[in-house]
This record gives sequence, structure tokens and C-alpha cells, in this order.
Amino acid sequence: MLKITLPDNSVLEVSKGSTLADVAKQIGPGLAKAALAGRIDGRLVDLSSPVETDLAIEIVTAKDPAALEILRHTASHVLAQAVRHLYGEQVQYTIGPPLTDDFQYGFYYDFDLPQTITTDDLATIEKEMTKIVRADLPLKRLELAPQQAKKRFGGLGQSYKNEMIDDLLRNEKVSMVSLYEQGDFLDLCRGPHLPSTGKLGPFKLLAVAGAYWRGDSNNKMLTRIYGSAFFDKKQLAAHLEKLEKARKQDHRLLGRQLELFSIHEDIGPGLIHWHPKAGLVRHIIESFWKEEHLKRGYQIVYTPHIASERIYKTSGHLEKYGEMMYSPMDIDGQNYYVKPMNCPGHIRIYQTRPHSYRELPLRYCELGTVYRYEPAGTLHGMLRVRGFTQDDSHIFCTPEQLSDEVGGVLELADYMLKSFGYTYSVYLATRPEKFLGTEAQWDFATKALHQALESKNISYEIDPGGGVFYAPKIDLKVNDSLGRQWQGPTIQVDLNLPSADRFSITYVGPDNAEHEVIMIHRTVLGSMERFVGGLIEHFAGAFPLWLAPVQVAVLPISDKISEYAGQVHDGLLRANLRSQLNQTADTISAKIRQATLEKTPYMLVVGAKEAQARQVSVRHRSEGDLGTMSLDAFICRCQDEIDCKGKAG
RNA sequence: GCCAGGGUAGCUCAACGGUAGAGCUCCUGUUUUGUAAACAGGGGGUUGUCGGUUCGAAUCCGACCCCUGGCUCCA
Repeated sequence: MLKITLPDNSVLEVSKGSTLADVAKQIGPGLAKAALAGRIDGRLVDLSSPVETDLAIEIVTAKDPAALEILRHTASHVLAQAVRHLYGEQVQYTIGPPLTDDFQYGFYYDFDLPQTITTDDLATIEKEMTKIVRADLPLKRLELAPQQAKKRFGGLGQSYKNEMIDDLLRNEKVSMVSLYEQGDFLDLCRGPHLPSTGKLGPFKLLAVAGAYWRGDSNNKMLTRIYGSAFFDKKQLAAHLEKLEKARKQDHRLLGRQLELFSIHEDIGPGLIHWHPKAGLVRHIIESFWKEEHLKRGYQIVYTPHIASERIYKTSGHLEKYGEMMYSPMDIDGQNYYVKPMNCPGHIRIYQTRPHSYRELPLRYCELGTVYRYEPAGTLHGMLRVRGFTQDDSHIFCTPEQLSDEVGGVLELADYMLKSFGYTYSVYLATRPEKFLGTEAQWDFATKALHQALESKNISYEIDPGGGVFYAPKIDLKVNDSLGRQWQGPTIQVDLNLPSADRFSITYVGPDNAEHEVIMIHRTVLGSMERFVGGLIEHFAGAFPLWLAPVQVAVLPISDKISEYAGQVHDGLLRANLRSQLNQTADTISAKIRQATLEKTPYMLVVGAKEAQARQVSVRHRSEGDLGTMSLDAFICRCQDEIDCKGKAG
């Protein structure tokens, strides 16, 4: 008999050779039925795993946080089996991992297929998957010597699998590899898996896409099928609903419906035209941005949109970012480029005279418009474009000031993100394998970033090796209303441009000697395009009052009271509220419908009764009728709401 | 850039080898309205572009442009 310890610290005696499934059965029939996998000494294993010595064991059911990943992993195997059934022996299956952090997808599998497939084929594949689930095939784990495994896959014509085994041999020097078999399907896989395909919950195939073998664009393009799987129907339905909601909140759709922006084929892809309403939103954000920067000792600068190639040779951009820069134009026999970055201009401003340590830090900021070549296939509405305005800044400081400066940026970022109703999480990205500068510089800069985070009491995760080649950085990822993460503010300590090899940016220290300056490159919003595109989706087009292009729609019941309606409208304008007076011949219902669809925060319905009482009937776009009040009371309400921005909901 | 799918009126979509159609938007007129769509009439398309097949092409074929979903990449 073996003594095993259960999670509640109780000890259970089981006979030798028992599997985890047996253990579950011994604990109770309910658990036996719910059991999906197990843990032996904390390590996730199959239910069929034998219990060999006295160990701490745990039975994993659907409630366990790890269960979803196992379920989805098995789902991907079932998908691969179905595809092989339908498209024949020539199907090569490659990798098919579960996804648990992805907003849309729960798993995928990459295939090298003898034919192309489309989304129309997904229903057929789903049907075949359902057959496999109904057949309730047990998933058997096999542990084989690599050569034996290669033989089996060779027999099945699975050359990708053999390539993967060769890699395991080379990189991990494995002596055994694990395979999973379900019916006529065999896959190389670490596991664990559900005990049988019948345990698979509801699933849905969602998309067909291309994906490079091993994610390398030099390799063959495979066919990827995405899907998701859950434990119960409600979860799947809720997930599909969430995807549908996201689709409706797509900024490209809302951008058209709300007349926010447009892109024109004959002007060029990836080039945004800001219509008046989005223009106003951007103006408000930029004013807010400038105000907050000036309060914090930033200085606003402007730099030209084109520059001679000489500066980009010095900066190294031509060499490192040349592919992202547009072809040069000839000006008086010299090559000029449209700027892809703002830093060189800021550096040259700094360098127009020597700087004392007493003047530092200097914080130059610019809403700088840059143009970068982005491959055609990557363009996406306002979120991925070819011309965009960065809310850029370069801070020049001494090494002693670095940590405080980073802290200041973190404070600013926090303040601004909260104003837009965003929460965020923080990542510190450390030295990558390939890097410029010395290890000592990296250690110093990384430590300063750590310090800044600690002193602000900010909890963060380390992203080891995630820094850019010239800088360690802090990234803030913002969480939007749908639970998606976006790249937000980023703070980089540039160890390249200030160096003697590049710009030799210096200051004069108290010792009267020149020292290399510390340069921080940071952005809070990213780019106006991406930020506003993200905001549109975050708010589903319903901008909070302080950002709404039209804040109040004045809706007269009929044109008999147009005089009073005009007075209300003027009163709002005088109170600095953005009001729009609807004087059309529509019925009041139609006017309300129109303003609601335009997502105008407040509607003021005015008719004979209101004119008589010198009041307004207030309606909110989502809360409906709020009753009548005086115009002054309404204006006060709006001003309070505007002052709170996104912070008070 | 790569793989796949797509492009019909400003928008959403129909027609899928035989004279391009609807709803909304827009314009005009009537209606003077009480909390998400009053009524009537009218305008609007070389079917993304160019070429080919055909008696005849929105429809079939090819090239290019653009869009969508991904991949690589990225603010």
C-alpha cells in the first residue's frame, strides 16, 4: 500500500499500481466523474498516471485554473484528428497549443495542407470533431525513445514532427519523448490531456489564417485554424457574445458611423483623415496633454518633418531603421527623408550650446508627426498606420536624476491613464541577448528603473530580456473596457544615441568636465492615432462628457418654441458646453433617436411646458429620462462631470 | 511582405452569363410633433482599376489597387 497526501492534508492509502483515476474513484464517484487530470507533487499529469511512491496528489477538475488549458489542448488534438480525417494522409500537422490569455482564441493548430480551406469549411470540420468527441476515444500517453518516435511519425509521413524531435534531441538532449494517441491519431506532445475525447466541452472553430512554420517569415506558410473551447455552453455563449460586442465596438465601424475618421485609397493606405468630431476629441486630448506637461516642467518644441540624410547617418536610423523609412527626396542634390522619429531634432536643440548640470533635467516634448513604412498587410484602421503623431518626449538628465525622472514619468502616465478610465499593468523589460553599450550601463539604468518603480510603490512584472537593443524599458499595458490589453506608455533609457559613437550628448558637471548625458525616451499615449482609435473601442464610441465632441443636443418639440430652444443653446455655449441645436422638422422621437445613435451624452428636450417654466427636460444617452431642472442646475451637473473626467465613472 | 477571403449607390446588403435593385442617408414638399424612426415624391452606380473570354460580363479568367482575418513586424 502507498500513502498519498491529499490537498486537505489528509492521507489516503491506495494500492500499489493505482492510477490517479483510481485514486479519484476511491475518494468518491462524484470526483471520479469530474476528474480531468491530476497533480503529483504539484506537477500536472494525466489521470492515467500511476502513483508509484508516497506522494502529494491532487485531482484536477473543471474548477481548477489549469483545467481550461488542458481542455483546450485536447481540443486542438481533436481538431487535428478531424482535419486528418477530412483531408487525408497528406495532411501534415505541426503545432497546436492551447491559448488562455488570448482575447479571441482558445487554441489553434497549424497544418501543412494539400489544399486550401476557407471559413466555410469550418462547419464540416466541427462536425467531424463532434464525431470524435462522441466516439469518446481515450487519450493514451506513450513514452518512446526519440528514434522510435521518429519511426512512428516517419511511417505517418509527419516530417514536421520529426523535425521537432530532432530539435528536442539537439536542444534538450532528451532521452524520451511523449506521444499522445487517440484512436487513429498520434501526436508529439508534452501533455497532459483529458482522459478521453468525450470529456471535451463545447467548442467552436473561429478562423482560418496563415502562419509561418516556427513563426519565421523565411519558412513555409502553413494553414492555421483557430477555435475556442469551454467547459459549458454558457461560457462558450458568453465568449461568442463578447466577440460580437467587440466587433460592434470596432473603431473602424464606429469611425464611419460616428463620422470620426476616414482613409482614402487615392490618398494612400494607413493615412488617417480626422473628421471634425475626432479632430475635436484630439484637440481636447492634446490640450490636456500640453497642460499636464507644462505643469510638470516639460518644454514644448517643434521639429521639421523632413531632414537631411546626414542626421540619420549620425543617429544610426538609416542603418537600423532604413527599411521603415520612405525613399529620400532630392533637395539641391542632397538626400532628405521624411522623419520616422523625433529624437534627432530634440538632440540637436539640446546641443545648440553647452549645458551645465545645474540646468538638468531638460524635458523636451513634442506632438511630433512621423511617417514610417509599415508592410501593407499590417495596416489596421487607426491602430496601425503609416503616418502618426507621437506624444514624444526626450528627457536629458544626470545619472543621479534618472530614477526621479522615471518616477515623474510614471506619475504623469498614471494621472493621464486614469483620466481616460484605464487601469494598467507594468512590465520592466531587461537586457536582451543583443545589446549596445556596456553591461555596467545596463545594470545602472535597469537599477534606476527598479528604484523608480519601488519608490512609487508600483507593483510590476519583470520581462527578462524584453528590452530593446539600445535600452532597458518600462512598459505600461492598459486594460480596456473589454478586458483587452494595449501597449500604453513606454519609458526607455537610451544607451545608444548619447554615446560618443552617435551624438556625443554631454553636460558639464561640477568637476568642470564633460559627462555623457542620460537620455530618456518616453511616450504616454503612444500616438494620437492609436490612442484615439483605442479610446473609440474602449468607450464603444460613447465618449465621456469631457471628451464628447457634442456634449449636449438641444431638441425642441416643435419649431414653435425655437426661440426658447435658441436661448438654451446659447446658454450652454456661454457655459463652454458643446451644444448642438436640432432644428429639423423631425418628431421629438426621431430627434432623440438620432442624438442617441450619435452617442451624444445629454439631450435637452424643450417644449411649451419647459419654456413656460424656464426649465429643461434632461435625457441621458444611456440612462434615459432624468426629469426636468433649470438650465443652471444642468450646467452645474455637466461641469462637475467634466471635472471628474474618467476618474469617477 | 506572406497565406486565405473579399470589393455592387455615401452606408448596409440583393441580383451570380441576358436591360443593376431595396432599406437607410441626401434633396423637395406636406406634417408642428412630448422621450429611440411622421408621410409622399425625387436624386444617386462605366459593379475597385486595367486587360481577356463571350453575341452578351457585376457574374468566368488574368494582372494590379484596396479592404478583412491571421503570420512576420510595430507607436
